[in-house]
Amino acid sequence: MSPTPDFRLDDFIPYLLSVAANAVSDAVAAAYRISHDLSTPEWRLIAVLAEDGGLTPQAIGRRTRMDKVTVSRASVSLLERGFVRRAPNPVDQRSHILSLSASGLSVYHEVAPLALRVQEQILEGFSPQEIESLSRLLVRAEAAATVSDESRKATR
Amino acid sequence: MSPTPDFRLDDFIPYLLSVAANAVSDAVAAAYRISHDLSTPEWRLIAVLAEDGGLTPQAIGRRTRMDKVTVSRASVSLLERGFVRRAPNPVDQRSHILSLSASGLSVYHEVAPLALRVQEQILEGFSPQEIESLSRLLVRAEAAATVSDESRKATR
DNA sequence: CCTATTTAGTTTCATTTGAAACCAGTTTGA
DNA sequence: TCAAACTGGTTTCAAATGAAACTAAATAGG
Repeated sequence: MSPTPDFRLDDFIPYLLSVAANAVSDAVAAAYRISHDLSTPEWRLIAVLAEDGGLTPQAIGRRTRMDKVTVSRASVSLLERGFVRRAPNPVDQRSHILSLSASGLSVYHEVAPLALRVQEQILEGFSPQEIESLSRLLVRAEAAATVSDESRKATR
Repeated sequence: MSPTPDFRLDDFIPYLLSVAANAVSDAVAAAYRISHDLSTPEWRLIAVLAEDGGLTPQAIGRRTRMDKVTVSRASVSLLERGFVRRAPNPVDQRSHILSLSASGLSVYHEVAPLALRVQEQILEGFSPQEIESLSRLLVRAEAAATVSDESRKATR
């Protein structure tokens, strides 16, 4: 009997996930970049502020799974371009509240349909049930991998 | 009517994919790293050589979806550690054939079960059909995203 | 209170990544 | 047959990423 009876790279979920995520990400990131020169973190930040209103950097990080360094840099860049404003956080002076400016909101309204269109294009051959199923499986996989990994390093 | 009726970050497949892939990748990469200080590209290279035998860097790149720069670096690192050997490529002097050494093969036999175990741990709550379904959906998404994106840049 | 510890966010630094330039060998076609 | 164009692989450079150090404010415990 072989010592590793059943390892096949092509069936290895972490590999398939990584390859699929990269391909999809490249395609969709091109849309943000071309339309408003936004990076993925910048786009996530805009999207989450549009959905949830003003948030602290910390809350943004929790919500979008982004590192605090990534959030910090994305917000600086959006601040400089006037897409985002910051207001003091009354309950904590170390922090602040980020929110979309009018131009930030209009960027959101321009880019969101674009992002959806790229997604649709990629998922063209997928039935609604398949899309639903993919979403749920991804969320579960993420949750499972996160708990399995959080032993290794402190909570973000 | 709202200008962007249905964009929700939490339902955006590229976002879910990216987050899930990162979480899973972090967990599984820790296994390679701890056991033999292998990076993900290095592990992919070992795995594919174990499965397919000697290959040129180009073939490895096609097979594993890795950039030629990434393949080059991974092979240098594995060469230095004696896990991989290179032989001249009789049909093309610019190229060469990479293959696993005995110690490279034994690394494979050690790490493969480990990788499988991490995968199992993550997919613990998944039924076989769910795993199968996830695999197929990921492969299809990757394929769709790749064609949708290849217009933008030349073939690798 | 007031010091010690913790926490939010930024900055700095090292690592990873891939695009572009590069080198050497191969193919094309005049 | 030999120059031009092309291709496989490496090197160099710039951008992205995140860990660790840092700063300033908040909280805990005496």
